[in-house]
Amino acid sequence: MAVKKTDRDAVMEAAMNLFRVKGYHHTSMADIAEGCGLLKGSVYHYFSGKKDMALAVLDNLIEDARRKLFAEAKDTSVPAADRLRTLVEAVEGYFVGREGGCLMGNLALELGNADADFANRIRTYFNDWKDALAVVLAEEHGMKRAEALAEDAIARAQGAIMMMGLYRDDAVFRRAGVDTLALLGLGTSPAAKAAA
Amino acid sequence: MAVKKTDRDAVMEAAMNLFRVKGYHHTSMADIAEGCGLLKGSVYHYFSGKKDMALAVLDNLIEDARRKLFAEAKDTSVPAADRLRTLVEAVEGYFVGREGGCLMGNLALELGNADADFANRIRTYFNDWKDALAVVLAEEHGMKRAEALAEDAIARAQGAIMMMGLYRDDAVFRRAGVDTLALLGLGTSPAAKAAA
Amino acid sequence: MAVKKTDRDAVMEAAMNLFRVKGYHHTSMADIAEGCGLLKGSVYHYFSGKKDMALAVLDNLIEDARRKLFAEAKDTSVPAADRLRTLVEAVEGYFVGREGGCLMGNLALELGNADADFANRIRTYFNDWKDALAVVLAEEHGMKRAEALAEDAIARAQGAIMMMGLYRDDAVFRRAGVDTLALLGLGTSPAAKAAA
Amino acid sequence: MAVKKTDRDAVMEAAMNLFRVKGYHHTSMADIAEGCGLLKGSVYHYFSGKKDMALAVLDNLIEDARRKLFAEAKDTSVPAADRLRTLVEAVEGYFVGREGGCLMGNLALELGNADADFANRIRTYFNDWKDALAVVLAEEHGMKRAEALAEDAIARAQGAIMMMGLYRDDAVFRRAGVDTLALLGLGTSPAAKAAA
DNA sequence: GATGAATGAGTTTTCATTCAT
DNA sequence: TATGAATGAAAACTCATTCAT
Repeated sequence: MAVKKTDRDAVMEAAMNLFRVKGYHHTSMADIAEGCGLLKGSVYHYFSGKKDMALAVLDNLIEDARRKLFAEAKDTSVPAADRLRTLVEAVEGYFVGREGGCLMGNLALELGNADADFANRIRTYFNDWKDALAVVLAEEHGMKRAEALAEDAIARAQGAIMMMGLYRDDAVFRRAGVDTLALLGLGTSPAAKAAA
Repeated sequence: MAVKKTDRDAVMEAAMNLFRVKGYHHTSMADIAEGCGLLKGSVYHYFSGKKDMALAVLDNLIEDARRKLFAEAKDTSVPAADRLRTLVEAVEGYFVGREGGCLMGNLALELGNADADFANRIRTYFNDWKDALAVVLAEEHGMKRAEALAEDAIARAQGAIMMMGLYRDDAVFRRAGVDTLALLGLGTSPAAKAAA
Repeated sequence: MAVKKTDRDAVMEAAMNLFRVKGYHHTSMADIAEGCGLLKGSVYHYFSGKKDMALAVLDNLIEDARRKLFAEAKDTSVPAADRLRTLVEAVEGYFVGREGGCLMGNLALELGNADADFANRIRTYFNDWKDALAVVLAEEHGMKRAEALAEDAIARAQGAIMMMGLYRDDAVFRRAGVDTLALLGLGTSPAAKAAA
Repeated sequence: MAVKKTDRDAVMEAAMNLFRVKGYHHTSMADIAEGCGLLKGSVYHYFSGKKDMALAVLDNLIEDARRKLFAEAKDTSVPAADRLRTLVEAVEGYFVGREGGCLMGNLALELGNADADFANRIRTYFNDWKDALAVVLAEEHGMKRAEALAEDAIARAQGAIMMMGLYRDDAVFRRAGVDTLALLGLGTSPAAKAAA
């Protein structure tokens, strides 16, 4: 099933991991090349420059999140409660233990103020996340309030991811998930309880 | 009232503002020098290097926050509700409209993973914040739960500050304050309502 | 005969000559780059920094001396007297007229006290020299005394190299060679006499 | 008896010790100021610059050596053997255990090739030494040969001082003294024997 | 496509020196 | 005299990018 990974994909994956852990400026093209087994010059066969590559990484990440994290939230054939649980658990699974936390959040602070191309992508990512969460919460809370609740939940998750990196402890992040589930009156799942 | 600013303080203030807005790596010593009216080399009269200066800035910020943001929260002669309102409003006043948001949060994401000297200071700052908030919430919620609530509120505030920078909109951040006040059953103050 | 010089070797050769003539601190990376036809930044393609390069130069010099100056001294199929003459003449040929004298000796004085990485290499060089000389003298003088005589001869040669640079006169250095030959009862060779 | 030490003398003494141990380029004006309890700017009240100060240090050292090391060698009312012993012991006492070895020798290599003002002073120092030694040896060996012997002995002493710094062992240097005494048929003094 | 040598602009840092107080 | 803040030139080092092979 696994799609054949091209060299271009390998570059992006190395870049994504390095950007997330070391930051954009602190990651050199040489780091990226080494991270995917190419030599410095070769990276330029796939991307016209560092920024171009970073933007491709963000586009990729946006697509990936849409497919893996947010897609199911919009499937109205599934009960909202189930979709919320799926979404929260997907987000948890994605971020817990992921060194460096959330690339989008990190870049929001490192580059968001300085560069519109980055800021646009980062906003797109958070908008997607908000839309997914809002659509699930809308049935019970109405769209307007659901959007506010979604924004609040995402803000809290992002702050919690930061603290998870700082304290090497995922308790704050997990409580954020629990409270998000509670927005539809859901308790913690048995699986999550077992893990906790 | 304003204490006379030494030149060293002027360097630190320029550095603090630049670090917050442009990030650590993206701010050059030349930027800092220009920001306080010195030439590149002159900054080294006050600090042995960029990192040394950044750590002094963080130490300064920690002290400042203790005095201006967190100190009153521990004055038990004042009712907890008043102290909570004071704290939340101080935090709001500090961060709303402050370009670049929260230096500690930004550095946590840009450097926290990479450098223990920075990470220690950043943790100290957040611990101070947590302690201040927890002590106010402890009367009503008990210390254990108050600490968790404090962590959650700070995470949410940090995430909201990030989003405030990204969306140029402080609504998420203000709701975080409102919900924090609600932890002691407080409604929004007239002043805050007017601003909202 | 000449082995093809790699670019890395060209950098090292330029560095070696400059270090010997101008000293370590007084030689800039720009000097070295210019000395081998590169630009400043390009040198870092081959060496991670100035010290790294200098150590590589010393390692190179140690190897070179082993091969060109000291190797034959240990060939016991040749009479000790011939080996001594070969060694003394090789050393003379190496240092006479060589601007800057002996890189190892110079660095011993400029850096030896300050940096263990340099000091270790410099000691290795002088140990090699001592071993070569001692092994030749041992037959006649016994190992213990041969080692002392070797140390004394090397000390005198080093001091003489310094004075040769200071006075632009190689007489002191040449007498050091003559007296070393006399340790095995050898007179000066016709070639050396002609040169003197 | 001790002449009152002026600030100017204190600067020179600090500079001399630092130059000897760390070298000229590696010693900063700030180091020197700190070494004599002044502040950076104040040093310039006594010397117009670093080089000016260094030359004054060398002049001072030359005078000092004339008085303390070489003066007695020229007192023809004393037997040559006694004068030689005095000279050798004075030199030994001066250099053994003196961290950094011989300032003149060090600067000969660090600066002698590059700067005539330094080179002239360094040559003066070695000429004084040579004259002192030659005058003592002349009675027995004739002036011509005495001068050569003196040069050889000084070269050996300088090389031995370098090796003393490198190996932290004064054996080579002490043997140089013994062999110098032997030039007048002198054995090692009881005092020196006891120390050995 | 792949390589890696070379570039050159930019960054941090050092430090002898000047000068207003 | 003494200070120490400020300077400015030079040094070490980084790194995205180019390009001949």
